[in-house]
Amino acid sequence: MAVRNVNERARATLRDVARAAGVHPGTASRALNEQTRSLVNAETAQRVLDAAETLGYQPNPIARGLKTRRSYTIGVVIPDILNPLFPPIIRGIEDRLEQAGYTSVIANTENDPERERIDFRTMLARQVDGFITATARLDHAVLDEIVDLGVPLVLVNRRVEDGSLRSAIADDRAGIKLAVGHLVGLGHRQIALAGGPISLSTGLQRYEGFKAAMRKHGLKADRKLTLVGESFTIPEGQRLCRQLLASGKEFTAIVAGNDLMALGCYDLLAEHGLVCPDGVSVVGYNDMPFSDRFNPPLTTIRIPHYEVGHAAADLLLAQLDEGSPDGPNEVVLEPSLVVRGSSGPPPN
Amino acid sequence: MAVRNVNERARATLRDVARAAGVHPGTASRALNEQTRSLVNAETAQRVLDAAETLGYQPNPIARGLKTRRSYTIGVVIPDILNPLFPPIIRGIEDRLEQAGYTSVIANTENDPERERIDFRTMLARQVDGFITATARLDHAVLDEIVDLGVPLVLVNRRVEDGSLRSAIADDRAGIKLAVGHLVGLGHRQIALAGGPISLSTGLQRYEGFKAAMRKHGLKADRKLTLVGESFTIPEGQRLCRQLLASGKEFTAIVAGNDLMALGCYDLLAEHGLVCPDGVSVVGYNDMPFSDRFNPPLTTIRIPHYEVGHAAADLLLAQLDEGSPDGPNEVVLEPSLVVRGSSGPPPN
DNA sequence: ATGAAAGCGCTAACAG
DNA sequence: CTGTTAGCGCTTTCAT
Repeated sequence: MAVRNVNERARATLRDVARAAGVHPGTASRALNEQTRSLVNAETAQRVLDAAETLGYQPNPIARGLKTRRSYTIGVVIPDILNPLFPPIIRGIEDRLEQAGYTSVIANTENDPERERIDFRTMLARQVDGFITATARLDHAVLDEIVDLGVPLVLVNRRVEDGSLRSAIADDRAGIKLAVGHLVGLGHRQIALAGGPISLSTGLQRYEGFKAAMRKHGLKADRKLTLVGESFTIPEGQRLCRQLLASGKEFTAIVAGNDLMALGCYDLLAEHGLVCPDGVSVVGYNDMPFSDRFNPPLTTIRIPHYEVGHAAADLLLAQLDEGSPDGPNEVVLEPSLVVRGSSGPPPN
Repeated sequence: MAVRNVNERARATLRDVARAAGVHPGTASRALNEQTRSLVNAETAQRVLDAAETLGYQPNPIARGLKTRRSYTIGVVIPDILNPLFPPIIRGIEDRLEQAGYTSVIANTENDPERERIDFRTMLARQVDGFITATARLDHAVLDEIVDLGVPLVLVNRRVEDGSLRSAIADDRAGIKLAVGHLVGLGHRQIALAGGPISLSTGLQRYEGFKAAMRKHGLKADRKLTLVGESFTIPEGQRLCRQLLASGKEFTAIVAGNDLMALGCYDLLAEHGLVCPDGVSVVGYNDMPFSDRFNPPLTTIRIPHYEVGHAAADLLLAQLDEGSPDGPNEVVLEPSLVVRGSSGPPPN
C-alpha cells in the first residue's frame, strides 16, 4: 500500500530543470531569470523554459531570498483591523504591491505599543524588505530604529511633524475646514469638537484645523467645547459628548474626531432627548463603510482610503527601487464633504 | 564620509554568537533551540544564550525554513476583506496562530476563482505550512489539489458536503430556524427568503434550513417567495427584494441571506413606501459590526466570528502537530438570535 | 555562452 | 556533550 504517495510528487527544483534541459543549474538559473536571460543562448534558454514548464517548476522564494537578501515581502502594520477605516487602505496597499511582485503580510497591533514592537521585530526577522505602517504616534522611537537600520518605511494615514518619515495621508486640516465651513454655512455659530487623540497626527491636525477654521470664520472655539479624547472610539465619543453636555455651554453642532466618535455622540444626544440634526448637528470624519446607513445617515468627510493606501505603496516601491530618496516624501490627498442627514440648520 | 554606516551594523548571525561564546555553530544552534537545549551542557548553553543576548541575535527564519522545510507561516485566504464579517474571523485566527508561534499571511481573492488559484500557488511557493480559507465553493477542485499535495488545510465559515475537508463553522440550519421561529412567534405566516448563493455552503444550508423550518411550523415556503441570489451583497439583496415585491404574492416578513442583503431589502422596501418593521419585517444574518446602528437596527442571527476563527486555527494546528487526522473534522458553533428593531408583528 | 564552485544562515546526521 | 560535515535551493562570482 502506497504511503502518502501523493506527497512524494516532490516539487521540482532548479536542479531538476537543469538536468531535464541538459544544462548546469547555474545556466538554468540565468535562463529562468528575466534579468539575466540575455546572458544565455536563446535556444538553450528556451529549452530551459520548456523544461521548467513541463516539470511545473516553481522557484522557491525562500531559497532565493537567502541568497539575495530580498524576500519580496512587505510588512503592513495596522493598529486595529476591526476599524472599518483600514480594510480599504490595506486593499489599496496590497493591490499596488502585488502588481510589483511583492507580497504583504499584515500585523495587528491592537493599539498596543508593546505588541507593535514585537510585530516589527518579528517581521524584521522574517526579512521583510520594507514596512508600511498606520500605527505612528507623534513620538516614533520604534520607527526611528527601523529607519536607522536602513529598512525602507512609509507611514500611511499618519505623518510626523518633522517630516523625517515618508507618508501618504489625506489633508486633515482641509477636511476639518470643510466640516466647519459646512456647519457655518448652515447657520451654526456655536460648534463643539469631540476630537481624537492629539498624540496621533490625525487627531492633532484635526484639532488644530478646527481651531484655525473657527478663527477664519470669526468664531471662537470655546475651550470647554473643544475637547480631545484618548482614542478614536465610540465610547470615547460618548464620554466627550457627555462632557460637552455637562459643560453648561450652548452648542448647536459637533464636529467629531472620526465617524466612530460621531456614533458615540449619537448615543449621548439620544440619551438626552436631543434629536439629530434638529437639536444638534453632527459631522463625522472618514466616511467609513456603512456611515450612510446610520440613523441618521452621517454627514462626514470622505477621504480616499484606497488611494491613500495605493500612494503609500508607491512611495515604498520608489524607495525600494532607487534605494535613495528621490521622489516626494509626502503624498497628500484631498478630502471631500459628504452631506447626509446628521447636519441641518441650528434650532429656532 | 561614512557610507550607509548604519546599515553596516549587520545582523548578528549564528556564527557570530558561536564565536562569541567560544563554541561551534552547531552547538550554538542546539543551545538556542528549546527542543535541543537538553543536549548541551547547561553552562555552555547559558554562555551561548548570553552571547546571543548581548549581540542582539535574531535567528533568521528563512534560513531555518530552508533546512527544516517549515516556514511557520500559514496562508489565510479570504474572499473579500471589505466584508465586515471577515475581520473578526481573521483576528480569531491570528490570535490563536500567533500563540503557537505561527505568522499568518492574508490574501484577498476578491471572489475571483482565478485570483484564488494564483493566491494559493503564490503562498505554496512561499512555503506556507498550511492554509485556512473562507473561499470554498461547493465544488472545490483547487482545494482538493492542495490536500493532494499533502498540505494541511481547514475551511472557516464554509464546509463541503462530503465532509472531506476539515472546517470550523456556525450551525446555519439552526440559525435560520431561530430566524423563522422568531418571525412565526411574532405572528408571521407568509415569510419570504432573500437568500445567498447556494454554490456556497452557507447559502445552501440557510436555504435548506429555511424550507425545513417553514415546514416544521406547518407553513409552506412559496416558491416565488423563496429566492436565492448570486452573491451576498447589498445590490443582490435589492434585486431579490424587487423580485419579491413584483411577484404578486403577499408576504409580511423577509429572511435575508446575510446582513448585507438585508440592507438591500431595506432599500427596496423604502422605495416602495413600506416601512420596516410596520409594513414588512426583515431579519438578517451574521450580526456584522454596526448592524445595531442601521435604520432600523437590524434583527439578526449572531454567529461567534472570533471563536469560529479561533476554532479553525485550532483545527489546523492539530493537523500540523500530529500530521495525521486524530481530532474532530468539524467544529460547529451555535448561533443566537439578536432581536432589534427590524422585526415586529405583521400588519393588521 | 556555459560550467564549476562557493556560499547565503541554519539544522541535522554522524563521529568522537 | 561537542565538533565536523553536509546540504536545504538558489544566485553569483570566476573560469573556461
